[in-house]
Amino acid sequence: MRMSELFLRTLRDDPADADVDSHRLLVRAGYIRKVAAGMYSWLPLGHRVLRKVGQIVREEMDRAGAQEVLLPITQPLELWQRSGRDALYGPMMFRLEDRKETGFCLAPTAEEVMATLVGGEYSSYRDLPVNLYQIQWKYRDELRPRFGLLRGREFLMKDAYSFDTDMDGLRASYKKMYDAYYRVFERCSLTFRPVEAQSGEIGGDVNHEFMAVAAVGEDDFVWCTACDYAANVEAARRGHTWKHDEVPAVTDGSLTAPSVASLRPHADAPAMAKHHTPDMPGIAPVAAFFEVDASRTLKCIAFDIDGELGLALVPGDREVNEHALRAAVAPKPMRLLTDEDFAARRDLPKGYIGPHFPGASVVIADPAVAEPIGWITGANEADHHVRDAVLGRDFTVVVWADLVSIVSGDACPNCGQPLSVDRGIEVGHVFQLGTKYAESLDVNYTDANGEQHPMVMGCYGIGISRIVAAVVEEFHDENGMMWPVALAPYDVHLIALAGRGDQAEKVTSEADRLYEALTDRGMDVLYDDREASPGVKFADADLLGMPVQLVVGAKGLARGIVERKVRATGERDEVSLGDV
RNA sequence: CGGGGAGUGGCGCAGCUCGGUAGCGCACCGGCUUUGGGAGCCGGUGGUCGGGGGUUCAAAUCCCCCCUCCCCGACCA
Repeated sequence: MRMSELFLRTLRDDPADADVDSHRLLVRAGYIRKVAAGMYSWLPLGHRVLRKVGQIVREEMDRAGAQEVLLPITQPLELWQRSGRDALYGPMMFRLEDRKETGFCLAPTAEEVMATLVGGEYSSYRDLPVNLYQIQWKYRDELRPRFGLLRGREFLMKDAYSFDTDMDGLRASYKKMYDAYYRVFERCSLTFRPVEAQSGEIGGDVNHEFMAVAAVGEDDFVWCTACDYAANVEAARRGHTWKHDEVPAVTDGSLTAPSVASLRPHADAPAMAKHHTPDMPGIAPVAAFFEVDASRTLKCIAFDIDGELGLALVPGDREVNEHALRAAVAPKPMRLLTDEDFAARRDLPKGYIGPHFPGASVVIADPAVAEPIGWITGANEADHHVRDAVLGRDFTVVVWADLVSIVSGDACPNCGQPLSVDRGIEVGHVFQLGTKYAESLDVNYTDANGEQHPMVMGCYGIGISRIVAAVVEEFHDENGMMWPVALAPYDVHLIALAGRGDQAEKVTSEADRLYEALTDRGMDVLYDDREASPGVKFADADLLGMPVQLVVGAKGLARGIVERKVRATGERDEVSLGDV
């Protein structure tokens, strides 16, 4: 493609409404243009990337045995009323009416239409399994569209739907999709991890999110840089790396007897001593007062467990993972005490509670609390803390459970290497739906005995347009984008520095020749044949981000070479004209 | 939804406090010069200042209503 003919206008200034790098660069480089909040036009360069991502997804879906179809964007509201998701999505759906005032929506997803389609064609166990997918625009009227392509109201999504006769079949279909997703994100060069996730509005049981590591992600997740371990922050657990032989067995949630017998009090700890600490209800000032690290203080979080008072203990530099606490005391209901609770209970000195609080019926602690030190903690009396509170002597623990929220550097439960807590962009999500939709939409099959059963469904989504942004987030620098070869709009950016000197004609004809030769060789070449200054061409080439730049100039031609620069690494070398 | 900020040629901004009929940079068009990291000079095109209403001789500017867009968003004792 000759740039003199390409529909492209790059911007020198960052667009005022773009904050994140991918949005900023995609707009500046003329890949996309905003039409409305969360809605973008794809210009030629951007469209080529979008198509390449789509093609990779298509290849992997086909390879996994799924078949491509194309459903309408506009769907009858009646289907959504039947599945019960009309109310669930509520204002999230773009709604419209036809001239007869029949309700429609712009598809936020397509379980209903797809299930209805399959149910209408197939009715026998002999027909199953089947897996259909489409690459189609989806519409969600987000409360707050943001970050450009990362959370748009219109986005391109690959959605696949599997139909099986039973759960075993579903699990097999699920596994195929899961593996295909792995390959898709690998081919897109993303740093990603599959994470077991909570199921949201879509329902169903098992599901995994594929998270691309990125600072601008909207969800925190924990992942191991050394192995495949990954989890969302609520579900994440750490490996037990503390070195003390006193560490008790972790009971994993059930309320069991304390195993403190094996615990040894801190050998040198003097008796617990009370100190006057006025106006220090938080960890930081207390640690400063006693001149210790916050990890030497003991944080006591009060919670209500089935009407009784519980205390959760973690080191002062850690935070309690509320989900982990809830899981540890399940099935009993648990909630953290609120300011109102503290206001209502005068006996609870907020900020000065210690693990030996007499009214606590359950004391649950993170294994880190087993470290044999004298803790600094609340004195159960306003404006007072104690030091040298020793486990087994001054307080006891009823339940041991992993309670702390994971932070970067904690040990991986699989391999012991450091975990990393990062933000992630959800680029894919796979669900085992079960029979939920088949039942509400009456999508059944007949088994070998002539009996009717609902089909067992799975659904699988990939954010195609979101991947484009996620890849830019991972692959860019201050000058622009750096496309992986698999997704770059063009393989090579050929730059002709013709100027108007004596050599102009020679440079132009040589660049033309190279353009033809490379194109004939099957390469996609973006050829900067514009009458622009060298600076403009170099800056645009870096901004647009093709993997390789080839520079044809009078200087090089005199020596029979063109210069080559690898965009991502900045490496430069020379290529002899005879070789091209 | 709550809080904060912003709408002025295609893009980025100034002008608004103190009303007087719109300006700068980039981009675009023409000319001359220039050509290895966003060139220089000269001359141009393009905006009913988000929309509606009001005040006034006069409104981008003051007042009222509406729309759009951007950013942030409970709690760790």
